[in-house]
Amino acid sequence: MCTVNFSASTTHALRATAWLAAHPGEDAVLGRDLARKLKIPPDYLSKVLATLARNGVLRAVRGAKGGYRLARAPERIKLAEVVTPFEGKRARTGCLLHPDRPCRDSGACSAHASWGGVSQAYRDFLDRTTVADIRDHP
Amino acid sequence: MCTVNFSASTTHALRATAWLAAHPGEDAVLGRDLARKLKIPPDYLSKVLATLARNGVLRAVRGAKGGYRLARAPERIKLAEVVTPFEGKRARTGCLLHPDRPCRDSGACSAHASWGGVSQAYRDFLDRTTVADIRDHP
DNA sequence: GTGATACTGGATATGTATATCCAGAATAGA
DNA sequence: TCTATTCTGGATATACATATCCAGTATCAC
Repeated sequence: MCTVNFSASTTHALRATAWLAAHPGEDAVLGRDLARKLKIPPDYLSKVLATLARNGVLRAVRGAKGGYRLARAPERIKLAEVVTPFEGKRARTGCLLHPDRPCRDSGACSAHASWGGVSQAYRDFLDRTTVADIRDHP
Repeated sequence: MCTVNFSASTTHALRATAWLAAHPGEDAVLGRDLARKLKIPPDYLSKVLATLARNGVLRAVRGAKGGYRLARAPERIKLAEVVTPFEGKRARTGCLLHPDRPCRDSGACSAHASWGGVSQAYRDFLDRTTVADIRDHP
């Protein structure tokens, strides 16, 4: 798959939640408005937003005066919650050479520790950063 | 795309080079033997090995007594050389929310530094670890 | 209730990664 | 040179991520 960056769906999800956190207000935000602001294909973003709503990150309201808003205060939404629904099957946090197997410390190669450090830094980032932390991104 | 792990092609490449480093010898190793040892589809692995040969990581010899061997001593082959040919287009080491843009420190969000740390740890790993370091992986 | 609105979900299209098959080219050995 | 052998490259197939379209359903305002 890849280096340390995210799929298009995951990036859309991060940008949408960051934008909602940066623009608080009493009204819900329309999916198509969000798509226009973020320059994301509206029909594709709608799928992403629906997934976030199903997973409790957003609250979706249908009908007139409807739209999306964050389910909680942005300080209380970890990036892990935003990312996980889209990284599901790929999230194999296993060994470097055997992503399907759990990592065992015993009998490891000499790169085991340094690779584990990279992997751990990534998980810590998702677990300690909240949507409020990415709110002010340009 | 993904969490901190690699595509199937990249993982195959890492495992193949690690195996070659772990089994030094005067003879070249046949592609189909490598595939059998590593339990990788032979026809797919052959494409991966050809790419590694094109990029100077392996030396390929055709015909009788042919096969593959490492182009240099495993201590002198960085993992970055093995990984880069397969991560080419994905290797966008940009911002968290804008992978296409270079990361600017000015005007960054509060998560900028911690994300940059994760990204840097990943690049350092690929640049400082060699094939010799993953040779003894089970 | 009625109608307008906006999210939801299914069907479909495209691109890329993964995987397979096979003919062709290059090499070693006789 | 001839032949067996092995890598190389093109064509093709499958799965999944990305992207689009549209009918259905839930909600608000009147």
